Amino acid sequence: MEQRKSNSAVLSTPGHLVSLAARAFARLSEARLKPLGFGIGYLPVLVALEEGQAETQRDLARFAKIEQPSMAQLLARMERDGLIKRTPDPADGRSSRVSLTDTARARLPEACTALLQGNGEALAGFSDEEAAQFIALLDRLIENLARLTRE
Amino acid sequence: MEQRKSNSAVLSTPGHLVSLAARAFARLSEARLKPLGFGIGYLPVLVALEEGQAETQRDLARFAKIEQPSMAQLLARMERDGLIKRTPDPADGRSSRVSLTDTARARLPEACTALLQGNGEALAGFSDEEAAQFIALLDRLIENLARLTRE
DNA sequence: CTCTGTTGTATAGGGTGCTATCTATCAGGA
DNA sequence: TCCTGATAGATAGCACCCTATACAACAGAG
Repeated sequence: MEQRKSNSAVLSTPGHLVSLAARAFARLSEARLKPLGFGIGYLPVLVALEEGQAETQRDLARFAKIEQPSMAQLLARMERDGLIKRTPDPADGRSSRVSLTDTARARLPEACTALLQGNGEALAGFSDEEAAQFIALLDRLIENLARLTRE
Repeated sequence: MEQRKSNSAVLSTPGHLVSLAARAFARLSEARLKPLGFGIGYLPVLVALEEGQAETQRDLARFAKIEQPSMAQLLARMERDGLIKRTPDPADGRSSRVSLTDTARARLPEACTALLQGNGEALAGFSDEEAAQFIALLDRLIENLARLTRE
């Protein structure tokens, strides 16, 4: 009886709930971005490039908080979709500079708007305070998890 | 200037933060479950079977809130890993009954303990109230997202 | 009993992420 | 200059999730 309780309890943990929320969010966002030809994973890259926060694959990976091989694949998809281009770095034969195409730059604002709107709908019924606290708690959770990973 | 702000804002939304948290949680949980030979996706299936909440692939998919093809793949991995077995349903030639192996049953409690402990560490610094509110907000978010998906 | 619509699974193909490993280039010291 | 360790990317292989589609078994109408 007691064991039974502890088994099913794992499905009510923040870990599992966060995973459910992330999948649901991804589905919603993906549906809204599809008409623009963007995938949900593209956004951190688009933002980083648009704002000049990163230019190499390595820096983009750091910015987006994903591993380098994941970024390599992501950039391959984005290049295939005509959203970025790469130019060899004259100073370092191993590296290329990544930049946005005009198409990507043109569609980015609309994509951001769509995502912000989706977030607004997902937070329906949340007061401003609740939304703010939710974000604050998420930030603390992420920080804890980052610390646990470093150990 | 204003556009610049709205572009980077998408990376501070609940949607993106929840995704970061989910990935970090998954990494942590996966590391802790690996010694037991479990993947993070296995848990809902293990729990459902242990508690008799589902027995067919379709019901397992519903319980775990994933699509049927995802469940088919998941069950294939679990079968490969010796955690479940399938027996044809005598009453319905399309379907099989899924059940846990003794190995799976024996290791499940330890897996749950590991996950609960990981959750505890991830919530370090959270008061009981904060943890409870976080879960409550997550539940509401998930409910909103489910509603949006149905539409 | 046959025909048709429904339902349970399987398969194909893709997105997003990971670890492990390889290669090529770079940079600095012997 | 030459070796060596560090670094940038590429590649292989896997987990986990998705949509779209195909197929076979079922169930009910006629």
